[in-house]
Amino acid sequence: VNAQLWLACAGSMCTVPPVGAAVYYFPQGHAEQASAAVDLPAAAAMRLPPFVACRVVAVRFMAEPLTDEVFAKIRLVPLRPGEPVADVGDAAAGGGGDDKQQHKPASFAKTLTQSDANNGGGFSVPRFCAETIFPELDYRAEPPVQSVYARDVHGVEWTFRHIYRGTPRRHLLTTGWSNFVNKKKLLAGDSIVFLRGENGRVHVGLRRAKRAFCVGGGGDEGAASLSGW
Amino acid sequence: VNAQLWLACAGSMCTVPPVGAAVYYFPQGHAEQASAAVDLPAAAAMRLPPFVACRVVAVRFMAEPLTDEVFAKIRLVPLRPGEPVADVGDAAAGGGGDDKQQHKPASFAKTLTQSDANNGGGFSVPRFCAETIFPELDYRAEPPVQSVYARDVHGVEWTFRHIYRGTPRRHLLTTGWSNFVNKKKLLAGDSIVFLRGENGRVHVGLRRAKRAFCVGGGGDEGAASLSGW
DNA sequence: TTGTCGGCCGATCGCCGACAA
DNA sequence: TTGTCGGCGATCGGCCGACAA
Repeated sequence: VNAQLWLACAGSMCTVPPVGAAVYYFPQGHAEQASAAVDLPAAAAMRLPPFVACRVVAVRFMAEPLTDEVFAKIRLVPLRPGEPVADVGDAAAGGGGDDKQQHKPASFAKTLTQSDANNGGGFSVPRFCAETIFPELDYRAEPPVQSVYARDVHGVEWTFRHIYRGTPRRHLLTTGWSNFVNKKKLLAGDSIVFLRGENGRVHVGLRRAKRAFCVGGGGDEGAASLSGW
Repeated sequence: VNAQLWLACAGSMCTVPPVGAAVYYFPQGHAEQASAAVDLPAAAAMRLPPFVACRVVAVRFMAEPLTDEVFAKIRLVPLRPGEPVADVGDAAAGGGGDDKQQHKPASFAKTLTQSDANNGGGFSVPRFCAETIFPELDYRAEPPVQSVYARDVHGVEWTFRHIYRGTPRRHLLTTGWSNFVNKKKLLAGDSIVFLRGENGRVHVGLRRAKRAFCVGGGGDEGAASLSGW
């Protein structure tokens, strides 16, 4: 999975420790977030420490195949008794400030409105997104139109018709958008992330809304997913 | 699952031994039909007998939730050494002839044509099926029309518009048929079974064609299913 | 600047009788 | 008797500008 798109989908509230960082592992918190209920025997729970000092030895950025939701697998090794609690390796350099980190690419997130998700297959593109993320439009044409090709977290390419029209003028995605909404099963309230990669390539990611629960309407099969950041 | 619909879906080529019947179990044949490849160690295979005399102690009629394909779970217990190889209980009564069996209900199976499966959402009902399985039509009306309600193996009810029209006149299912084909993912070559239950209630079952393999066209998810009798 | 609405046009769905096998 | 076809009317998807928040 493209690391930059992963970070944009996860959002700025989410930080992932680098390999070598010293962290604390909270078994209680981990158990509470597990999808299956973890029921530790009372005796074991009594002996369980509230947190464990660990070192990050591996990080893998991943995404759910069906829902596109992003998550990370972080491998931890407990610090040995007496081992100093300090970052090592790459993590030691940027102590707090992440200015040494690679350049952050331009990205834009928008929460889908009713019109974006339900109505006649169109998506209102905020001006900022159209001007900084999408390829430059030729405004001399009447109306200005182009095709935008965007890859999702799995590397699958989607095509959208990007047009600048209406009075007053505004940017819209028309042809291709409806298909994307249906295939990804997007609803109003979900968010979409556009990102301009290094070589100008456009990427598209999702951030699904937290819902009360997956209220299956029709008899269609669908994977319920409870996620949150 | 309704036992009569189950039998109609399985077809007349399929017989299921009753509880108490003495049967032979063929491990080799069972292994060859298993969905996962069964690879017995050579040593074990050498010692395995070609067949085992057993008694049927339980039979369960079942159907796949997604594909509606029917199958049976038959519980076998090996005969003890010296135990006579003969049917006991219910199975002993009808030695060969099944005339003691309960009355067989009227049923009809038809293989779907291209027109049934692909074209404008209609199904050509053979006259015999319309006259013996469906509720009696009021031919005084112009045109004669009624709604037919049919339950599938899971007990789900489907509604079809049954009309007698055209020149020459013929029986057709129109409204509701297209939806059924799509939901059940039926294709030309698959068969449909209509059955008239005891109280006149109509039941509908499926018999899917053996295909070369499930050639997934679109990006849609679908459960591949290899079945045969 | 952009969310929602009604209009409208074209594509598709699905019901129909005509024919022929 | 019934499988396939072309016709055609109703419905729906989806692109559009108008307007207002």
